[in-house]
Amino acid sequence: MQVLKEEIKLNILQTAKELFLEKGFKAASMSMIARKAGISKSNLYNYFSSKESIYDYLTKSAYTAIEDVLNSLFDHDPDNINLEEYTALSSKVLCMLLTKYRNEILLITDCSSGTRHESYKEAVIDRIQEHFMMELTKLNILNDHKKDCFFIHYIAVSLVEGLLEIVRHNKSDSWIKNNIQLFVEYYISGHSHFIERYLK
Amino acid sequence: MQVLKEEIKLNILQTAKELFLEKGFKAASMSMIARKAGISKSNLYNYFSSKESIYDYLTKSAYTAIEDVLNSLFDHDPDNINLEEYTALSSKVLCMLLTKYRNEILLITDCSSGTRHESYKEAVIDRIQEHFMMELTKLNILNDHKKDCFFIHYIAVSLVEGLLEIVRHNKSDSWIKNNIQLFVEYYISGHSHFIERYLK
Amino acid sequence: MQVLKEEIKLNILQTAKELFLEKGFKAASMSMIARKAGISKSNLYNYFSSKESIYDYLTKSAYTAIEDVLNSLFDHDPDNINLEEYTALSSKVLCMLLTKYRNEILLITDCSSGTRHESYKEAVIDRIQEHFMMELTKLNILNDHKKDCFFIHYIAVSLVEGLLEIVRHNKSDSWIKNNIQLFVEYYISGHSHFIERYLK
Amino acid sequence: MQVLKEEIKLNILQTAKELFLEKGFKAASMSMIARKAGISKSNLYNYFSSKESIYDYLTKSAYTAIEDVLNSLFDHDPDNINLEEYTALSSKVLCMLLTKYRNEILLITDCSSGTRHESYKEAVIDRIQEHFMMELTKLNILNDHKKDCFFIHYIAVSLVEGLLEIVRHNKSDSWIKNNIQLFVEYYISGHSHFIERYLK
DNA sequence: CATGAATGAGTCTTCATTCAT
DNA sequence: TATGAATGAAGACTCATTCAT
Repeated sequence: MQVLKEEIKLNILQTAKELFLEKGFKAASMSMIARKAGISKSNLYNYFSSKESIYDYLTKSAYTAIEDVLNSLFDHDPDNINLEEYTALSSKVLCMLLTKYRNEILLITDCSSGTRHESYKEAVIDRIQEHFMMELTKLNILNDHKKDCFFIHYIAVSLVEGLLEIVRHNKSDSWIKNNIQLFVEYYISGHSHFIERYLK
Repeated sequence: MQVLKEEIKLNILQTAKELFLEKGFKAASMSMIARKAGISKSNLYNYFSSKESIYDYLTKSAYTAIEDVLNSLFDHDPDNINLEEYTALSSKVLCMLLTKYRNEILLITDCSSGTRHESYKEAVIDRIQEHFMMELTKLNILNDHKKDCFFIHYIAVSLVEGLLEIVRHNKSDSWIKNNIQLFVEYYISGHSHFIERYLK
Repeated sequence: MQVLKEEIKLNILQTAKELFLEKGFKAASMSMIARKAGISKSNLYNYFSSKESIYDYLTKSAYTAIEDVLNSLFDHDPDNINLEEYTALSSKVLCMLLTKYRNEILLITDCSSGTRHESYKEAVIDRIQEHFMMELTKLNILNDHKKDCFFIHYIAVSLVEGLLEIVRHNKSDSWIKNNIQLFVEYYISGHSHFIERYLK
Repeated sequence: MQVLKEEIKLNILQTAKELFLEKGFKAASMSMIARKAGISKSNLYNYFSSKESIYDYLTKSAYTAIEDVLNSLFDHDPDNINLEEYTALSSKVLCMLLTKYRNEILLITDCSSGTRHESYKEAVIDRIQEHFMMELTKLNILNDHKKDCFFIHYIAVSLVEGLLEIVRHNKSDSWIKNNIQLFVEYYISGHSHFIERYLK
């Protein structure tokens, strides 16, 4: 019971990845994938049982990696770590995530319409927002502003979209690394600036 | 007679707008539009020659309005206007745009996949970025950084996505107005802060 | 809002009925129905939203009629009606059912594999069996035999299959009527004979 | 080597039998058979040239056995055997057939849709009916009733369906034996009863 | 013998659009 | 104008079967 010809499987995955990235999950049809991969439509189904299973296969490890990163960033103990350390840690862990899973993350965030994960990005933004609110509440900064948390929402959106924009530009790994470092630093400093000015 | 016809046309447009907003351009089918509008599918084609032409009709004036706003914001003479005035002007003009064309703008930015305008948002972001770079160059701030303009790109994205998030929340006009004012103020101040710290 | 061309709808229904009867629900494909009806496959869907909906349309009234007949036969009060009257009543009501819904009943019993009603015949047989057992229990005939009720099951099967065989032969209405009368009479008398010999 | 090969063949046959019985000939796919048998789909074709050939192989001996039983039951000389002996003989020979080929017979009668033998049950019923008519004609019982032989048809159906119901219940061999004995006895007696009442 | 690879014809269904009346 | 009727191309997916190694 040997596995199916690895070369073709990789070819399919690569082709599907490109098409999903280019046109999105829905618009990229199985016929197109087959044609571009140079095999018959039915042969596709010898390698993957459905279109979504190709997508799942392409994104599975990126999902887990994202979850791990989110957990690691949310679980830090603010008493045992200072801002500088936290900034450095965040940079490092995000660099790793976004260089390793560049395209896969874009598949998840930008090309997933029609998938059962199509609102994952929004869910992540919501979780980040929740986390921010919790932290600010702990620090006694967020009192009456709770009801109208648009700014905190915006800050969460900014973070996610900022990181994604870096990934979308799709340049070299080192380019990504540099910009993530700068971005995280800027972001955290801007974050403090914002708290100073608008919440306190 | 003419009034009646106009009514039907408006009915189609209203129905299509709702469906496009709810499901996106592609997923909203002509059958659904016809059914929901209470007319026959074929009669749709007496009013609009294609699905895309409905979309075009719905978004045309919003496009022009966006273009006008962009031009008005880009064309100010920095020698004749101070930051405060510019902030106030921007707020005003964006408020007008985003309250008047709330749904149409969302049609353009969030529901246009499948349309020939599906990358208009990205184009706008690029133009804003270009503008920022020009201004900073004029002020002799941006010299060697030109090649690596991600931060300026990010600032443009932040602006657009921030404003869109406000519109997406879809609350009352006054809520939108308040948040746009706050947002623009915060945004311009953060912008200056950023320039201080990272570019000078 | 006029209805769709009745002629074509009837043509589709007739064609589908014939094909379902000839090949069964599953094996009769929408392509075949369309081809045989002389219309395009997609036009089929202007008249019926799915293959099953054609089937449902064809069988709906027969279902209700069967249920009504079963209820009327099960609900008689044995104290107020003698065997002869009951025989006559049963004959009459079954004649009506089986002449009026000849083909539709065969659709339900013989051609429904793949449908959500594919075990309706078995369900009916079970209900008849239950009814027989209840009646025999009331009459203190069925005591220790309960555990192994195969014969009662067989009697229920015989009834249903006997009636269906009459219908399957698909001759004239009068032929069906005559045979149902004879059959019911024979069946009820055989039934008593069986009770005499094997249960008492 | 040969033993091993034979094992695989038997494995395929056993697996296919189970799947045909469970889902019917059509719905049981070659893929499923291969998967469940633990071999490759293509290797299936080294043992059997087609899906139908598996079915044929599985049912071949049951076919012959059925034919033999039919012949033995049809060929008795009514002058040399009395009813009791005939009853006993029939019971015995049917018991043997239906216990030995329980599943194979169900394959033929209940799971053959899509096969070229899908109407074998009906053919058998017809032959039994013919036989009955011949016998009754010999005994000068059936004169003018010939044209309208539904009752005799029904009697043939009853016999076949009754026996099949016993087999379908799929309990122990002894359960089957007991019920076949009872059934045949009951059947022949009911048969005579029917002739008394309706034909003479 | 065994298998992974491959496929063409088929399944039901959807949809934007056209046409005749 | 209004509409019912019609369709071709496309969608995902299945399946029995063949073939080269």
